[in-house]
Amino acid sequence: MNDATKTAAASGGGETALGFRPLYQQVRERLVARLSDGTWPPGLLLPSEQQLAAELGVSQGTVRKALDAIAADNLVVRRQGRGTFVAEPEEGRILFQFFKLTADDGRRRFPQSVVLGVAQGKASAAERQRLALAREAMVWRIRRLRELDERPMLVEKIVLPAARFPGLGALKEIPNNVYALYASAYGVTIAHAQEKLKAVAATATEARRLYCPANTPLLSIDRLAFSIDGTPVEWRVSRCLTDRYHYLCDLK
Amino acid sequence: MNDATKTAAASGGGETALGFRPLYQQVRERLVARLSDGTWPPGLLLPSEQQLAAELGVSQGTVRKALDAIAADNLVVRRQGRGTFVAEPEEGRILFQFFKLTADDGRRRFPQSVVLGVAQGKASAAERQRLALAREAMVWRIRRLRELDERPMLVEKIVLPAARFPGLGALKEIPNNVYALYASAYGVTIAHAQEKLKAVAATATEARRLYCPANTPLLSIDRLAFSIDGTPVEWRVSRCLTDRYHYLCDLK
DNA sequence: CAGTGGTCTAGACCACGCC
DNA sequence: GCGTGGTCTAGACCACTGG
Repeated sequence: MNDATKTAAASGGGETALGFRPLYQQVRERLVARLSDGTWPPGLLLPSEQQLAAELGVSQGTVRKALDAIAADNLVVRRQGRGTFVAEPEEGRILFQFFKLTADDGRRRFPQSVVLGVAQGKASAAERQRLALAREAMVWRIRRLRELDERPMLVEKIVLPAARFPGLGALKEIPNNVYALYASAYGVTIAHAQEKLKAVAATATEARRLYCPANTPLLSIDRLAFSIDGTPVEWRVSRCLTDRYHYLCDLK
Repeated sequence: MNDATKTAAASGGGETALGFRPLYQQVRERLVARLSDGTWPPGLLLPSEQQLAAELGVSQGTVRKALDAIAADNLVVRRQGRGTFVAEPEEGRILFQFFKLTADDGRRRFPQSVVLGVAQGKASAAERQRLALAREAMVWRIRRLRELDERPMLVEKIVLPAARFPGLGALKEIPNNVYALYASAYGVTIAHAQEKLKAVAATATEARRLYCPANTPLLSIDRLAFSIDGTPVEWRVSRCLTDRYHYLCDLK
């Protein structure tokens, strides 16, 4: 990042009033791009702040501010005395970032999964809308039953754009942690998600799979998950028994 | 904050390995204390960073880092060119910090409240446990019906330690935004909360009040709210119709 | 125009992890 | 002992607000 670039950026290239973007934001974007395009895979030790600062032509403080912001998004993990590492979806901390169900006794554990089916099909209008797909786009649909202590906990449907996950149906197994699969097999890192919760009555099918009476109140979790680059990647609807579990949410 | 204090703090007063706490954390605590004890009431314009730095005997950068952390907790609002203000619970942004229910069309509105009853009583075991109260402690219990567009949305029970809210039952009216009441009448600022969600079936009483059939699935929101000083202040259980609304949660 | 918070820099020192 | 990120400082300049 030479002086001309910096000046153009700092002054907005002549549109001072509107186009101003801080240097550390630009640095942040350049670093996130390397995380997004696979240059820096999960687990990698990043260059030190000094090295990055020299390479990008900014001060260490600016690189630091960019890295702090990236760390706040859980894309990177900073360890004093060791360095800055690309976050791994297998880590417990990252694991529970998107799994908010907790046993009533407070213990957080990750359920096992039983895949009920994987199929490809033409995206419905709702699926196209949620995943920002074009007409005629194809999607994968995965149905799973998830259980804890041999006891069914929830059923869910996962919808993925087929274009972004080629050959997914041919895999011999869909692993329990699909976000780790997205990252390792397709280079897709889930950065954040939005969940919409409702209380619904169990359908006959759901009741059968969850071994509960029909019309049992279930917690419906409608999740849209986004990649690092900001595009929607996964639409998931889970229906959960909440007799022994609850959805835990911290409001800060 | 003189040099002796700084040294003692920075080196942990002889227990370097365990007792280290950054200067900006100490500054943060001193500033939060003024927010907590009423020295700086909601809406107030704080002294400038330079003034605070001079007063506390640290650099402006350290004050800035402390204020940034406080702003991240929504206790303070920073406005470039104007100054730093104590957050007001009446502001829309703060209002929806603790109200996550959203209409299915995406519009976020705040419901009206109808108070069904206010009573004082001896805290139950569950109430004592949640609110960290001693035996024989008294609590206020408020029951409310909340509606949007003349249509019932939820029923809720609010439990408050009587010691912290003297004379609450004698108020001629419980306002819709109780967190603003806590702040203005009792100097209690709610800083954060934890919510546990479950799906439950409406009881006969709930069904009557919400004009829904008995056993309708309701979203149960069990909230424990904490004051700036970290003590539990309010226990609230809400039961919500989710046919037209959902609980919106962003996972970052 | 003055004052505020926001950005950027440069350098010093500290806590931590590993060798 | 060395290199890392973490803290703290000091100073310069920028963007925004209001008078």
